[in-house]
Amino acid sequence: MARNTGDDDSAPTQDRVIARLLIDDIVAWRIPPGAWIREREIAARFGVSHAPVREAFRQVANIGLLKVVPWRGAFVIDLDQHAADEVYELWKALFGVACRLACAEMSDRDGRELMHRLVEYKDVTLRTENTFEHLNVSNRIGRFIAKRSNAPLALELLDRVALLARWQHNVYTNSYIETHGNEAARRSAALYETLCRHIVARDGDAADAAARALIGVTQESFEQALEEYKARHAKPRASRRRAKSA
Amino acid sequence: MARNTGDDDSAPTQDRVIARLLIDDIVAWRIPPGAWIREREIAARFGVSHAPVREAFRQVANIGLLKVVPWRGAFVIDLDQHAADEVYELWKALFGVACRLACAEMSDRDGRELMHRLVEYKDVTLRTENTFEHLNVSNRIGRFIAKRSNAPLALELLDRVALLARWQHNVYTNSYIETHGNEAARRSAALYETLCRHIVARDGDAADAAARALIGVTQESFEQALEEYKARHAKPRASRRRAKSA
DNA sequence: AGAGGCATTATTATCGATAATTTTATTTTT
DNA sequence: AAAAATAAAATTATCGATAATAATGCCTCT
Repeated sequence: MARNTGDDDSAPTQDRVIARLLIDDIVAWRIPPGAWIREREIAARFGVSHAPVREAFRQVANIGLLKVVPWRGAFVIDLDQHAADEVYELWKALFGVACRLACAEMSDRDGRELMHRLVEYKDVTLRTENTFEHLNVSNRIGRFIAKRSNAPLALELLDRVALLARWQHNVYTNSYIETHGNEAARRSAALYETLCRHIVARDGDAADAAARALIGVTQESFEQALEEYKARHAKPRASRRRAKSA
Repeated sequence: MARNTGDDDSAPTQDRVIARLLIDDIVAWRIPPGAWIREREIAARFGVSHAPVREAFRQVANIGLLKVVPWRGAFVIDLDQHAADEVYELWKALFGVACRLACAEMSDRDGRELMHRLVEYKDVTLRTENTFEHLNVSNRIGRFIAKRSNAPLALELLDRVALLARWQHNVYTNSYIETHGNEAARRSAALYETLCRHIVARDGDAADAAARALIGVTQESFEQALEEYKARHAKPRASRRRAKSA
């Protein structure tokens, strides 16, 4: 009968594998912003032809980390091309939409599971200072809401924007989680509780506002880290190495 | 020196031409939702090899009108895969972000141009009943704001969501513009004035709210048209044609 | 010496063919 | 006859090679 257009359970094709690895490389800054990537180079690195590499480039470009220019190839985007302001505003808005839709779409059973996860999250907040555990649990809550919002496009865009935010964060500083993560986690705890309660009460506007506030905490942490990064990198002035004469 | 990574001014490559034509075909419903498109078929239609067709498929998939499944090919998305609710909520949120950012990014000169366009828009509203002219002028204002918001990613996502909304609208009914367009245009006029005034006053929260209300008018028109569409298509039941016996 | 034109080189875009996979049709078994 | 196994056909994924295009270096001219 009709072909299976549903979820993809087969082994991933090479282009998808390469795309994933490229994304990781870019997000981890192993490939620097603005870099020009050649098809042959990547093809040689993975021992494949250039065709799957082309498709991988397209996929990474779709996410927004790469820019493909006709006849010129693929370039990692530059920092200022997606200003931090823009990314965080989009993140707030998209997470807000997901929470808003979750109010209407979530079953009562999902609501109970959400509150259960909230209790788990608060336990972790009280019990440990481990920032990464905080982030793990809170991310799980966010993704749970987004998935149960029954909004595949919103989820996709949300993942994209969150990835861009993570890339920016990694580029500017790798130490801000250790420095500010705990404080941010504590501030987030109360907001998460507010958000979850609004969702199970099916109050879309209030959930939207709480979602924005929650991302706002992350935004503030990032901006603070960015300031520190700038202050740290203000000194080294005499770093002009490249000699003019060959 | 450094390569030109700037805007693309060269002649478009074949894959982009094909992608554009495919998008038009899908949005205009010349290719129905859920349809399975073969590479060879499209390649033969445009007299090219399958390689640029593959790339075109990927580009259309990025916009969200096509879904590419490994080893199975490309399928036009189904109506319910992007529920109308989700699309309009995203549209509201993204246009809200664009307006919010425009408050901060717009120069005073841009603000004056915006108010000039608003006057033009109100003139058209008072003078003519031509719905398409209304839509043209109002769309110009929306795109002007989005462009001057200095937010390329928000603009891209906004275009995507607006395209999906247009596709849904075309699929469900082609007549709703004639039926409800004028009323919607009149209701929009006041909201556009509110929005523009908030933007030039650089009040991001208020501009966001006005933007949401503006898209909400379109949403209501669509939902009304959808109801009428359902009522019209409720009768024909005996349309099972495909015989089982060869 | 510097600017502009020309050939060279490097890279992407497209093509045609082959390999891998899925779907459909046929056969076999119960 | 129905279900499972198998074979055949259709389709996508990948490859290697060629065409088209852009960047680079060299040369000439002023």
